[in-house]
Amino acid sequence: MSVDNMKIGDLARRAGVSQRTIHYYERLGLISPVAREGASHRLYEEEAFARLEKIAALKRLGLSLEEIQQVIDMYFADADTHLQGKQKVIDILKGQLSKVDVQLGELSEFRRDLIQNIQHMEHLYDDAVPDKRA
Amino acid sequence: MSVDNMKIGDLARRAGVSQRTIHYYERLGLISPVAREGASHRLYEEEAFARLEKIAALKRLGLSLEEIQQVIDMYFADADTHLQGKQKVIDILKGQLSKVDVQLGELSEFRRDLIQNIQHMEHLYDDAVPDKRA
DNA sequence: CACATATCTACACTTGACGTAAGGTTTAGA
DNA sequence: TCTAAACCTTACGTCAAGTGTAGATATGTG
Repeated sequence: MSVDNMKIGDLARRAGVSQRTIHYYERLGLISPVAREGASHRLYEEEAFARLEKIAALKRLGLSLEEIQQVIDMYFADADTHLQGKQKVIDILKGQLSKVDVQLGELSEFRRDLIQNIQHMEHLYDDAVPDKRA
Repeated sequence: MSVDNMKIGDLARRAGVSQRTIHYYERLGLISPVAREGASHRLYEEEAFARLEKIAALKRLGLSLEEIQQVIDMYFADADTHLQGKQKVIDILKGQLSKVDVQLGELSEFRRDLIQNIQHMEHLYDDAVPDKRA
């Protein structure tokens, strides 16, 4: 139907990952080509690119690929897909949410520590190197 | 000097890690016993426990052990230690700070997505299962 | 001192997330 | 149709962050 299909090389370049990574993600069920006959070349459409971007973002948040597999469909599934095991999905999402809240708290605290320490260090630095105005 | 020394088994139990992990962290320079003669048993004081807690917290934020090694001393070092390579430490901290800021942004976005999807799911769920009031 | 635990070192193994290379197949273009 | 480039599968390699285990040593207690 769509005309904007691309092959794995194009997709990999655009998303900034290797082809190997895409193969690997496919084996984990994170992504799949729209069409394929036997061992022919994989063809992808735009959603595949969006998925790779989303996977990268979730990875930066510290999710493992296994965890990502549990939530990625919520970004791309249609209502029909949701109909099976909806309650399970809700539970997973709520679990993720509380983990995220904890992480947000810890991250803010770490941020405060960092700023405080940077200031402390810079203060010490100024004290130790006052000879800058030769 | 202090009287509250503990051995590796106690420390491991309290911190919820294995002894092997503590050995491993020692090899990476993240932690070390207060006293040791040859191959005798390692003795730790309270700071070791605090270090393990801090390491766990930083790990939850997604820092690698190598990155942790770069910042952990800021929590426990005294002023003297700071005196060597202060500017380098400042640079590392500032680098971490900008990474943390990026991560905070992404995490907030992810949180919004999660909440939105949970609401969406619960709406669908209510629609699909109205027979709850038998 | 004897003995039961607790620790010691060293080497090997595991898991997640890929990297790299070999050898064969598909596809696009002249 | 012929060929080069892109892709295919299969399989071994790597790196981080541990975990397992064996055989030797250290330590605390009766």
